[in-house]
Amino acid sequence: MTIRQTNPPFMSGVPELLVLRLLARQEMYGYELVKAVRVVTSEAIRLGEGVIYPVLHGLERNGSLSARRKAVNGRTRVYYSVTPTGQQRLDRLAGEWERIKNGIQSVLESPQNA
Amino acid sequence: MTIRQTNPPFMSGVPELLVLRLLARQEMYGYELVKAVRVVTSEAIRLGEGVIYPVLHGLERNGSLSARRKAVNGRTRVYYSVTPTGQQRLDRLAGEWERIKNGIQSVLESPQNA
DNA sequence: TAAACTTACTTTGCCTTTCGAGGCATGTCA
DNA sequence: TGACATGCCTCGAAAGGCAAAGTAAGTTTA
Repeated sequence: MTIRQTNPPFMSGVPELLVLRLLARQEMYGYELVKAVRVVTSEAIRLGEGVIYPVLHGLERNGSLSARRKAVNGRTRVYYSVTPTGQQRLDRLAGEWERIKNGIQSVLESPQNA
Repeated sequence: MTIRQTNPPFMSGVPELLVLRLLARQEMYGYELVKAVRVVTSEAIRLGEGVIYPVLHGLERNGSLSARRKAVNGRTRVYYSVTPTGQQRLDRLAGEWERIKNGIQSVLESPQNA
């Protein structure tokens, strides 16, 4: 029984990139991130909690984020910030995005027929 | 039994966009498209046949592409070209891509801390 | 004060897209 | 003859992303 190994889809990991980038700017908690993504992208991108929280947990697990709990108004918030490892990951993802974006752009800008 | 309806992932449909855009430039066949994507994107994006062919079939099925078979060197090539319907779809996808891209860009350009 | 909404975190289960790999057939080059 | 390129097609799996719902506590409103 051999395990079939597939690469992740070439456009994936953008939510991760966005989360890392926002957290590099400023420490935030999950629910805040959900709203920040909508606001900063002018509603162009809306990531629900079903996306954000799993991403946060994954990034924390692999050492890209560190978390600290903080009680505010009787509620608990989990604030995340980017570790040095996370900064490396952010740099790498940003570079990949740049390549992909430029690739797509060069297709879109290719001269049209008609 | 209720059917759960999920939206497509927000970044999806890029292969479709690329295929439509390349075919709007010039009639092509599947195998040629596989290589064209790699070349035009300078290897940044590599879509295999397992991606390209299903996309072509889907686009043909919904009227975005028309196909004509042509025998060359004893082999059969299926050339695809973009229909008016396909042009509309291309315009729509290009617009969506623009919005998403700008959204991501505005996150990436947000001022950094540190 | 009850209803309704917001904040805040978490998880489940599904669906779609994408992916690698393989199969088939012909042609060319060494 | 073997290896490699052309050209088409499809299967099975993985992962990523998604809506929805559950929990719980605070706030607003009627």
